[in-house]
Formats: sequence, structure tokens, C-alpha cells
Amino acid sequence: MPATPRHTSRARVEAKESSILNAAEKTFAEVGFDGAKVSDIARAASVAEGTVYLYYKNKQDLLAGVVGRFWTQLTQGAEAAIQPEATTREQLEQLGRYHLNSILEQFEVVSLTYRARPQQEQDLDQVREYVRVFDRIMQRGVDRDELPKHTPIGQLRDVFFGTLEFSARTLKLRERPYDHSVVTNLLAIMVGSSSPTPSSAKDKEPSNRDLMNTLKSIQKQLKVADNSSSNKSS
Amino acid sequence: MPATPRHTSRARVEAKESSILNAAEKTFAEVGFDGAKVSDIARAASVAEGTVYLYYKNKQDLLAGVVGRFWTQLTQGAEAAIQPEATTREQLEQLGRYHLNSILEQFEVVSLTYRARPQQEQDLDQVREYVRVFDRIMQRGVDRDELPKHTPIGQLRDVFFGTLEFSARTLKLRERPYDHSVVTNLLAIMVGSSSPTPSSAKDKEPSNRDLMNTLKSIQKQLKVADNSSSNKSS
DNA sequence: CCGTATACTGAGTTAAATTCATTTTAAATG
DNA sequence: CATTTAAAATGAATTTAACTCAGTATACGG
Repeated sequence: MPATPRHTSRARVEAKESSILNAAEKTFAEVGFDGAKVSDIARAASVAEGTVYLYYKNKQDLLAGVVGRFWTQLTQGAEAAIQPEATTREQLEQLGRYHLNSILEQFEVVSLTYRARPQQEQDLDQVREYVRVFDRIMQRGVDRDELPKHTPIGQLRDVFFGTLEFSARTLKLRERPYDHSVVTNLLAIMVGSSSPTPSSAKDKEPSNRDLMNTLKSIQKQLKVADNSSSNKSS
Repeated sequence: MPATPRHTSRARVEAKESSILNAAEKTFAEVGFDGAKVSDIARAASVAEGTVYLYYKNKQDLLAGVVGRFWTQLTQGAEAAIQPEATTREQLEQLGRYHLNSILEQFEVVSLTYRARPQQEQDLDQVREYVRVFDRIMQRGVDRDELPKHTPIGQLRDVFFGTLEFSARTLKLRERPYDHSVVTNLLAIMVGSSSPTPSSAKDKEPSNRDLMNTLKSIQKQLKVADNSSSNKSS
């Protein structure tokens, strides 16, 4: 009885909450937001209709719950998918693949995001959180000089996610599966390097990073061998 | 019967149809699709509620009407905004500016597009039509050798529109006005050339090309000054 | 002017979201 | 344990808004 009064119920409550969320996600994904009846969701969650409203203010709020959880999980997955010691370029590739693959697999849920309250609102805090994964990678890239200083991270973020999302829609529309080359080509134009695989070309070519590294090591050598002259990089 | 029974009424009918569409667009833009009551739209159009349903099967269909008209008009505007004799690069810039500016100005209507029936359906034929404007520019660019043969037009289309749409959202979110540089930077990475104006910083900064040149000249120096020792960067 | 087809109207129907008085279950108390 | 009390759950009743349709108004050819 005593001991963990709150904890016990807390666990139960959370289990129920999550069961409602699962039922809602499934139903929304199957028949869309408008097509889904709260009564159906309640039934799927083995709960009375009124109970749903104990956990969520209304249907919109339930949608926000589903969508929010999705993005939170996406953030976790993304962090797991990125190797901390990899180069910026590699990390971007990892994030890009992970992102494209995820939104293709859960296309319906992603689409629901647009039914959640338009801009503003902290409804989509989780999306903002997710996006920071990208920002961190880029910032680290800049700090490590793998990317030019004052790289317009914010703008590249829109390039990155905008392109991947539209590409995903295109793939879905044409009923094509996940395609790796989308990410490769995107990075090619975003970060430079490796040929923009027009369709499926394969040849190598010095990347920006490679150049930068080579340059640095050479500069180091130069500095050692000869230190009498110009310093510009401040 | 004879004469122009259909034509006379056709004109009137179209006038009314367009008046309903205007009322719907205004109302949707103000309170959103869900927030809009058909009865309000009817009142705004000075028409009985039932009349709306003579022109549109249901509320969704009305939305499709609003959204479809928007994209049709956008296509017309885009075609007008593009100079037929300009270079591909210039045309892309014209389309990009026009697009970004338009979707910023009519952000609410663009958002409504996502409420229209998800993928499939020929509901969004007008969007597909609009997108062809881009394809034509690119194809012409290829035909004229202003762009490499087998340029992946389809993928660049997603880069182009995806980036601009996400950029527009970002601008809206931050309550910033139309910003020309978004288009400039986008084209810089898409087509190359003219420096990618980082954010607003004006100072120069090593580009890939610069690095490559510097590297080459340094290597040349090295080769001249000392040619006996280690080479690691392969 | 009349007849008829066409356009329009808005009260009535219906479906689904949301509420809330009541019941059930769980925890605490003695 | 039996009892009290608080929390959680229920589902019938309410509300809201989309959609229908029987009836009315309008226009137009003859």
C-alpha cells in the first residue's frame, strides 16, 4: 500500500498514457487525423472515450502528443546514429541517411506534423530540439576548422532538411524506396567534395576537408622548416 | 434552349464561384481550415450556406479549390517573372526570388496546401504544373550546355523548392522579411559561382577553389624548396 | 404574361467532439 | 479487515458544425 504510492500509480498512469498514444498514432496513420474518431482511438486503447480527455485536452492535443513523441524519439535515434569521433562530413552523412530513412518509414506520422498547430506555439519544441542535432554537428565542424568560419549554419539547415523532406515526398509519390544517393548528392552540393553522382557516377575527387587538412599539415611543415615570414590567419 | 443560355449564366456562375472562393480563402487564412465554419464563409460571400455546396461538394473540396487557384496563379506569375532570353542562372534567380517572395506573402495559403488531401489524388495537379516551370528552365539549361549534361533535375528540384520552403518557414518564424540572400546562396550551392554571402559578413574566406589554389602553389613551392622528405597526405 | 428550368435558401438531420454527473477502483487509516 | 476518502474511469447527454433537401425565388424563352 504505502511505500511508493505515487510511483506505482505514476507508472500505471504513464502506461495508460502511452497506450492511448499508441492507439492514436496507429489510428491517425491509418485513416488520417480527420478520419480518426476519438471513440475508435479509445476503443483501440481499451479505454472509455471520456478517459482520453483525462490525458489530452482534445483531439488536437492528442495529435500534438503523437507528433511530439515521434520527434523526441527521432532525436534520440539520431544521436545514436552519429559517431562522435567521425568527421563533420561523415556525421552529416550519418544524420542525412538516418533522417531520410526515418521520415520515409514513418511518412504518415511526419505528415501529421503539419496538422499540428501551424508555426509558433511551443507545440513543436521537439522539432526544434531535433534540429539542434544538425546545428551541433555543423558548429563542431566550424570549431574544428572542417568548415569555413561563419558558415551560414541556419541557412544550410534549411537546405538540409528542406531538401530531404521534399526528396522523401518525391520518393513516396513515385513509390520508390529509400535512396542513398539523395543524401550523397545533397552533401556534395552542401559541403562540396565527392562528385554529385549525377545519376550513379562513382569517381573520386579531393574534398574540402581533405584540402583543408592537407593545407594545414603543409603549413605546419612550412612553419617548422621556415619561420621568418607572413602570418595572416588571425 | 437556344441563344446563350449557358453562357450568360456561366459568367454569373463563375463570378459567384470566385466570390465564394475569395471568401473561403480569406476565412481559411484568418482562422485556419478547422477554425473556419462553412456558415461564416457563406456569410462572407453573401450567399446561403447551402449554396456553397452547389459549387463545392464539401469543405475539403472548397479547400482544394482555394489551394488549386493559388498554385495556378503562382504558375502564371512565375512565367511572367521569367525573362525568356536570360541565362539559366538568371532565370533560376528570377524564379527563386519570385517563389520565395510569393510564399512569404501568402504564407497562410501555402500552409493550407498541406491540409489538402495528402499525396496521390490529382487534387494537386496545379502544384505539379507549377513545378514544371523549374523543370523547363533546367532542361533548357542542359540543352544549351549551360548546365552539365545529365544534371539530376529531379533532385535539384527538391533542393530548390525544399530549401526555399523551409527558408520561408524560418523567416516567418523569426518574423523576418523577404531576404534576397537566401536565393543567392541557394543558387551558389546549386549551380556554383558568385560567392555564398555567408550571413551578412562581407569578408572573404577560403572557398574550396581558393584552398585548392593555395594548396597547389604551396606544393609547388615545397617541391622547389625541398624535395627529399616525408609525404603523408595521399 | 406564363411555364419551366435553374439557382438559391435555410431549417432540419446527423455525426462526432467534448463535457460531466455518476460509478468504480485504489490508497490510506484505525 | 472494514471504512473513509481521493483519484481515475465511465458513457450518456450535450454541443457544434458539416451537410441535406423540400420548398421558394429568379430568369428566360416563347
